[in-house]
Amino acid sequence: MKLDTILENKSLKLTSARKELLEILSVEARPISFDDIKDKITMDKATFYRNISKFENESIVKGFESNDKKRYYEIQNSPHAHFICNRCNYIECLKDTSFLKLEGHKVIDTIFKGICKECNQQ
Amino acid sequence: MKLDTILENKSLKLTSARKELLEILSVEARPISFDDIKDKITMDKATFYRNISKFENESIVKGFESNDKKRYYEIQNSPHAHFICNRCNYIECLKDTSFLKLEGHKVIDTIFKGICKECNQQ
DNA sequence: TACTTAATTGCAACTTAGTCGCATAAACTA
DNA sequence: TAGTTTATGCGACTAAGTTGCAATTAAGTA
Repeated sequence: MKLDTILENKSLKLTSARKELLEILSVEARPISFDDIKDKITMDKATFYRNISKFENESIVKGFESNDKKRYYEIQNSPHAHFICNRCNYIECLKDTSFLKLEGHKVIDTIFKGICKECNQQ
Repeated sequence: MKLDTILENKSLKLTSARKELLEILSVEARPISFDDIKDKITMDKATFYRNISKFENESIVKGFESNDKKRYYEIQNSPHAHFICNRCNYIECLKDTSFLKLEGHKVIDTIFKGICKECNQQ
């Protein structure tokens, strides 16, 4: 995974904050909020949000709101849908969502909400 | 549509604020945020949120987050999915979503995000 | 390598959706 | 209609996210 390749031609400088962010996002490989990683990172929250926002504009990262009033971000590798549990708030990545189509709409993201397997068994 | 029937057996008193809220929710018949109706209603925002929250617990109302950091609420008549436009933020109600099933999950709500027909044509 | 400039950062102050505590008021019950 | 419980309004608060600004840093150029 080449950071400078990701950022090249995007008119985004390769700063240490951006390296750190992209590193975390690609290691996690699942949606994270600022709150999830604020203890691991050294950058200010303003820097986090400004960079995440640029990454979103450049389609490097995709973000969406969860149930907990927080926004979650994820590296945009293979597009996939998400399942958010209303009880435990865990966000699960779903593969194979090619069956999700809607006439007349350009669907970019699909979010299912409900009760996950684990919570359902309790 | 009988308000007292809706609230009966829920240990919720039929107050004027609740009448007002249920009235608006059933007239609109589409998702609304506090911001959408704050000028039409006489109740305080604390009252709005407290009642909406109770309605959610009693499955009278269903809520979800949109793109704009606001939570939207809707009377829970016939369950249906939603499409949120990333550009204009309009929330469209979708019928016929019987094709939406997921193994091992109890799906309660489905949200599609993308670009709506109107924005796509511009 | 030093110089220049535009982009980026940290900080603090701000914004705003939503929550909470408390005193008052309105529903329900006997 | 008196008494109990629940709901309401108000103001203060919380927390996610944003913004302005001065200081810093990346990256191109000589």
